[in-house]
Formats: sequence, structure tokens, C-alpha cells
Amino acid sequence: MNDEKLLNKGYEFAEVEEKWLSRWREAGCFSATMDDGKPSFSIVIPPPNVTGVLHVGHALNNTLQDILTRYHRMRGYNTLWVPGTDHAGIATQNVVERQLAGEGKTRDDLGRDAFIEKVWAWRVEKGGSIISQLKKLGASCDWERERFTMDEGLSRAVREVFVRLFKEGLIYRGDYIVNWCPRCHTALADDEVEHEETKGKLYHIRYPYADGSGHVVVATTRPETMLGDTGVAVHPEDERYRHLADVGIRLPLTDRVIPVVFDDHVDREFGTGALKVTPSHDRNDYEIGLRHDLPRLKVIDDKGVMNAAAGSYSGLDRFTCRKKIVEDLDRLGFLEKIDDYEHAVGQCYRCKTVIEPTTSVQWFVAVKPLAAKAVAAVRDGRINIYPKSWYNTFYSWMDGIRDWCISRQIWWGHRIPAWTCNDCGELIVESEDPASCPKCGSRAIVRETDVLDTWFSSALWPFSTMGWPEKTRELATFYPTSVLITSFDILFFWVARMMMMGLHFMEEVPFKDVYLHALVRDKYGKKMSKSTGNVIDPLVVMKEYGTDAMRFTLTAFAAQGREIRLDEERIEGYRHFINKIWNAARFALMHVSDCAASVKDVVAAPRKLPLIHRWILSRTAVVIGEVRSGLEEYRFNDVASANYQFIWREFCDWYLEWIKADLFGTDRKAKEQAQGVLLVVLETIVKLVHPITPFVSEEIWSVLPGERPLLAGSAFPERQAGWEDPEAVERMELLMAVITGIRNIRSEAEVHPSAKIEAFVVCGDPEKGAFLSSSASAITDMTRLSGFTVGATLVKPADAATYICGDLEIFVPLKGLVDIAGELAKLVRERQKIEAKLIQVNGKLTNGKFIANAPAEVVAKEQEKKAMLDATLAKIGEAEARLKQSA
RNA sequence: AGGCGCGUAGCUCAGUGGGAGAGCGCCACCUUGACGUGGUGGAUGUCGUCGGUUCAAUCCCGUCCGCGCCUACCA
Repeated sequence: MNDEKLLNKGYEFAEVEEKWLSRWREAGCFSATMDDGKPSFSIVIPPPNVTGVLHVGHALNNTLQDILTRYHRMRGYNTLWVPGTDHAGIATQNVVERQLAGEGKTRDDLGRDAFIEKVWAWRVEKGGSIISQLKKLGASCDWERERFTMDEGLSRAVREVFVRLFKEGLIYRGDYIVNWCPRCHTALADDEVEHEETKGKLYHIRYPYADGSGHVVVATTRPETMLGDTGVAVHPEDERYRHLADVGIRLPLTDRVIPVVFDDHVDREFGTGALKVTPSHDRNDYEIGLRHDLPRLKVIDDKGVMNAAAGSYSGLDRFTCRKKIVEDLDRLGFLEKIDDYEHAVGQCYRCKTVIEPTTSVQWFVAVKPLAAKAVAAVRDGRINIYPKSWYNTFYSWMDGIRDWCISRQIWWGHRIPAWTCNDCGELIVESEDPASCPKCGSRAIVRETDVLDTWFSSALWPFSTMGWPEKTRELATFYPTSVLITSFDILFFWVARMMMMGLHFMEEVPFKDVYLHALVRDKYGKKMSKSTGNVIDPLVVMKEYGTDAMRFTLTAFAAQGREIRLDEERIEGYRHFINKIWNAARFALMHVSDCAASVKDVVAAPRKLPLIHRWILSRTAVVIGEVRSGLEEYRFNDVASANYQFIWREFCDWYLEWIKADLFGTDRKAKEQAQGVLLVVLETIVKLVHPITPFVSEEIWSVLPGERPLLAGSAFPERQAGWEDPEAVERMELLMAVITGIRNIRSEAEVHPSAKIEAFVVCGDPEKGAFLSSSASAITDMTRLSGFTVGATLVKPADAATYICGDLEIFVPLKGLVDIAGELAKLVRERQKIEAKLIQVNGKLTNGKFIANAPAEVVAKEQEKKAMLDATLAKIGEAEARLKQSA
């Protein structure tokens, strides 16, 4: 007997999870195989920030990846799921800087090398927590292949890519306007800037003509930038300003005279139609400046403080300066008016500091040619995006893509492999560190201090993790990867760039499918955030409800194209489901724990089995198909639902209850058949749910009779065509309807469940009647009847409760127990429902156009429906008449 | 400004061109030899609005109302 292993009445997930986590690790069953002749399935994890802690978005993301990985591994694929973390340049540097601040130090106190050492030390000490949390989730990554974007190998790939792109002319250095974060002291890429609607002011300022003959009013939200104005722009066709062609503007608060330029960019409708131009602190103004040869004048420094060019305002913080400027303008009569104004203000995505657009020397990737390859790959179907709704967004974003600023003025990251020769000014970009200038031989060469954007290294992730630029076996086996699963918010940060880099360097897509899932929100649809206090912590959920319950919940919520509003009550509901599986298995085990493997042979000839077994096998076959197709098509919620409905509503509620009679009975053959089918179906169920709920399924599997290798390494069920049996399904549905009818009568008439009563079925169809008669014992078992009689014509006593079920009439004599008025009311309600349906059906059937245009099978179905409804109505009429008579 | 998505049972959500579903909640009954984290039965919906296409619309198309998100060179 090994059922003592399953003695626990409730599923105790904590110990089970811990047990299997270590068993799986010991067995090494997540290690990738690279066997010839097998198909391959591979995923690279979206590397979480090394500073990260597991949030519910990670939980969702990795649950979905794990489901697919486990599924394909069970299908016998060479399966690889590469785990790892991202060095997360700015984020990590910020964390360590905060730590230093606690010690009263800054990174400058340490110096670059010591600071970087400190970051590495931090990473060793604290950086691994997200990895151990992913392991707890059950993620079946090949953990021995864990990568870090600053690993030696990955760093080499980064450098190789940088050098090649530079030599191809796709990386260049230049002085352009960039998004500058004055707090992080670094440039940011366009997509690292978040735009937040902000209530601000629109200041209208009078700019007098140089000759004193009048003024033009300009509107701005950022008056402090006026100190850097080098022009005023108006629309070339704006009649109001034609005369300004040769008139200069005397810039208030300064002694400078600036020109008026004519540019299409100006919107005549906005404000006064006149625009102050600050080429050094506004992206548009920068462009206008270029077009009209306006000088650039920086007035704000790297820290967001007004610089020497700001004259008397020098040294003021930019926002303090704004106030001062407005006061001064007002005092001197230059301020026309101030309007309230709501507009989008760019913020640093890391620290939320307001971005200061500034010109500076930065490195860029010329992305247009790379983007074109990515777009082509998506257009011709080499890459599929799920859900489809993202195609348009993808194309329009790629269409408007601008060069990617990849240099960051921080210390933590891949340092740009470029040197400048102090003697001849040569720019040197090489894979190996140069000792001297290749042009003039000088040894006075200085390395670039900037590092690369974090996303530069993660863009290479699908091939850098597999050993590129070497031609490795991993690349040959697993590149391109099968699918990328990620949240839609990094489609452009990351997904698009992987496409570009993969196509350029591997000359092949990095993944065949992209599945974009939603953000997890709270049940009111709000983003989870610490400040709102609505965060659901997956670690807490796992502890409280079990990891399987959380995984199942997330899977059930993962419907394509829909946001996920996580409701804790749903998690609780699915915990009950996990417990239900557990108990079903526990029950089954009581009856099959000693069985020899040969009991399962009965399923080889399902047609020889009693109806109930034919039915459950048929349903099992169909559900296997549903689960498989759902997984193939990323319909995770359908997979969860198919499992849920099948296991609880069909396997537990009907099948297990039904076969109890055989399992407890004395008929040896019936018992063995039940044991055999039960075992087969239970094994199948456990395999079907394993990708979603690996722990409970592995535990159950381990205690089923016989020697069993790990479920994680077992074969996923194949749809068994031989089990499919539509006739059995139809027959069972009839029995279920009759049983439900009898239960309904008992419940409505408030007959105590243990009270033995008798039921009668009036059935005009002899074949059907015979079938019902032959099923009498099952029916009486399932409804606790003392007798069940079927007849073509039965005399119905007045004191009987009735249930109409199509062309069948079920009645139960209840001496003196029948509430005639109640019964009558029930029948009237029923009749009204049927009549309403009949009106619909008759409407169709009497409509010539319907008969003419609808497919024949639809018409036939309607006719069948009508016949059924008519029969039901007749039965109801008879029953009503009888009740009235006896009343 | 443009784009996308969503409005289905009290709540959280599935779903489909031809008889409206699940979970939770609610009502009634039940210590039925796995499970009260359970069982049985039940109630509850003009499938947001108005119009169009169709023999047939909750589903396809358009309008409007409400909500959410994303993108943008909105001074």
C-alpha cells in the first residue's frame, strides 16, 4: 500500500512545492538536450533587472513561459529556456548610489573603478533574489545556463556588435539634442522618457522689436529657456508677421538682438502664432535652428542649473529661475498674461525628474536600415505577433523611428569601446583595446567614458546568451527561438530592437512568434503601485494560496488583448480547484493503489466498456485536443478553462460519483474496468494540467501505482481518436438530463435527500425507453431513488411532482407532499419560457427567406428544435390539466 | 491630436453570425464512505446607446455615451 503517502485530507502545498523544487533540480530535468532528429523549442527569458524583486507581472510572464516550456519538453522537443538578468544600467547605479548616500558618500568620492567594484559587490550580495524567486515559481529554466548582460561572454558580443555597426557606418557620434536627466546626469533614449499630463502655465511674453516700433507676443511653458533664445519663428504665410522679415527682436532681460525666421513648423493657430526658438533646449527649436542657421546657446547645465550664459540668473536652479524670470518680466512690463495650461511633460522613466532637452555629444545608432529589416520580417510572416491588434502599433512606431541615442553618462554598463587620439584627433573603435593610435602612432589615446544604453545589450540577448559570435551548437539548435513572451510595454524598448539586431547579425529572426500579454492591474483596473497601496505581492500569494493556485489564476486571466484585473477572490477559487484535484486523486488512489499496470489495458477496446467509461474516455480525448490546440495558439485562458471544466464538472461531479457503485461493488469485472479507466483518465488529467500546475500534478503522479519517472519528463497526452464516441456522449447527456430532472423534483419538493422515493418516466420512444430502463441502477444510485420505472403510458397519480425534459415526462408520486399551487406555478413559468422560444423558432420556420437562404443543417436544426419544443409544450399542457383537475 | 482596447449576472471576467456562460457572491436543502477548500437544486442579464448589413446580430459595419491605455516634434 502506498496510499499512506496521500493521507493528507487537504493539499498542503508548502512541503510539496519544496520537495519537487529540489527533486527537479537534482534530476536535472530542465537541462536542455540537443539530440539530433528532435524538433527544438526555445525561449529566452525577458531578463528581469538584477535589482528587481518578483512582482505579479513577472509571475504572469514566467508562468506563461513555463507552461509552453514544460509542454514542449513533455512533447519530446529539445527544449531550452534561458534564464538571466539584466544589469539595468541606470536603475542599478541608482540603487548603489542610494546605498552610498546612506554612508554620506557620492560615487565621485569613490571614483569610477571603485564604484563599479561596489556595484559588482552589490550584485553578488543582493542581485540574485529575483532568480531564486523565479525558481520558487517553478520556472523550468535551464538554470545552469543563467546569463547576465554584463557576463564576459555577453560583454564580448556587445563589443563585437558595436564595432561592426561602427565600421558599417551604422553607429556614429555627433552633437545633437537629446533627452537629458539632470538627476541621473545622463542622456536618455526617446522611449525612456515618460510623458505625463501636467497642469502648468502658458506664459505670454512681449518680445519688443529692436527698433522699438512694437512687439510680438510669444507663448511658452518654460520662460527660463528664453535666456537661450536665438530667434523667433513665425509661419511663412502668416500675414500678421510679414513685416518682421528685416526687424530684429530685442530679447528681454538680455541685451541680445535675435532674428525672426519663417518656418512651416509654426502653427498659426497656436497662441499668437509666434514661437520663441531655443535650439539648445527644445527638440523642435533645435530643428528650426538647424534649418535657419541659428546659433545654439546653452543656458542650463547638466545638473539643471542655469550656467554662466544665463548672466545674472547663473547658479539658479531651472525652476527657481523660472519664477525669478516671470517676476522680472512682470516688473518690467514684458509679461502679457499667464494662462493655465495642461500639457505633457517628459520625465525620466527611472527617477521621474523632468527631462531637460539639451545638446551634447552622444553616440547614435542609425536605425532606419535595421528597422526596415524588422518590418519586412513581420510583414512577410517570419515573425508573428499575438494578439494581432499590435501589428498596426508596431508598424506605425517603426515607421516613425528616429536614431537611437545609445550613450549614457553613467558608470555602470558596457563602456563604449572608442578611443580618441590626443595628438591627431583620430577616433579609434576596435574589438581589442588599442595601445596606440593606428594613424599617428601616438600613445596618448583616451577612452570614451560613456557606457551603452542597457537595451543595447539586451537587444542581443537571443544570440548573445547562446555564445555568439562563436558558431555554437546552441545557436545551431535553438536559434531562432520559438517564441518571445513579454509585456507589451517593452515592445519597442526591447522586442523591436532584438528583431533589428537578430536580423542584422544572425541574418535570421530572433523568434518566430511574439506573444504580448497585458499588464496586471488591480481589480478596479488601476496600475499596481506602491504609493497606491494596491500591490498584490506574488510571494505573499504563493505563501497563502500556493504556487499552483497563483499560476492557475494568472493563466485563467491571460486572455489575449485584454487587461488583467487580478481579483484575490479568484485566486481563492482556484486554490479550491487545486484542492479538488488533490482530493479526486486521493479518492482514486484508495481504489487503484494496488492495481497492476495491466488494468489500464481495458481502454484499448473502449467500445466494449460500459457507457460511463466510453463517455469519460471520449470527453478526455476531446479535452486533450482542446488543451493542445489552446497551447499551440497561445489561448492560455482557454486551456485553463478546459482543464477546470473537465476535471471538476465532468470527471469529479459525474464520473467519480457514477463509478463509486462499481468501485465499492462486488462485480469483479465492473470493478476492474472502473479501476483501469479511472487510472488512465487520472494519469491523463495530471499530465494535462502539469504545465500550469506542476507541483500538485507531480505529487499526485508520484504516488500513482507503479514505478514512475518524473512527470516533468513524461510524455504529454496524445489525442486518442479511438476514444472518441459521440454516441456515448449523446446517451450520457440524456441520462444526465433525467438525473438532473429527478434531483430538481426532490429539491423543489423539499424531499429530504435520504428519503427513499420512486420516480417514473413517460417515454413514447421504445428504443429510448429501453435504454433508460437499462440504466435504472445508475439513475437510482445518482438520485437515491428506491425505484425507477419507464413506460410508454403510465398513469400518473394526482399527488405527483413533475419535470418535463424534452419529450420525456418525469414524475415522482409524493403522497400529500405536493404543493399543487407551487407545481402549477412552476409549470406556468416553464410553459412561458417554451412558448417564447417557440415564437422565435416558428418565426424563422415560417419565413421563406430563412428556408431559402439558411444552410440546410441550420434549417433542420430549427425543425428539430421545434419538434422538441412542441413535445415539451404538450407534456406541460397535460401536466397542467392533471394538476388543475386534482386541485 | 492620432491610434488601440473595453463596456455581457451584484463583483471579476470568458464566449459565439443561428438555443446567453464561468468563478466568487446570493437563496434553499444536505455530516450522501475524496473533498464543507465539499454536494444538490435555484434566482439573477433589453450582452452600453441608436442605426445599418443579413433570412438571422450580443457577435460584422457606422454613430453616440462612458471608461482605460498607448503614441506624438500640443510652443
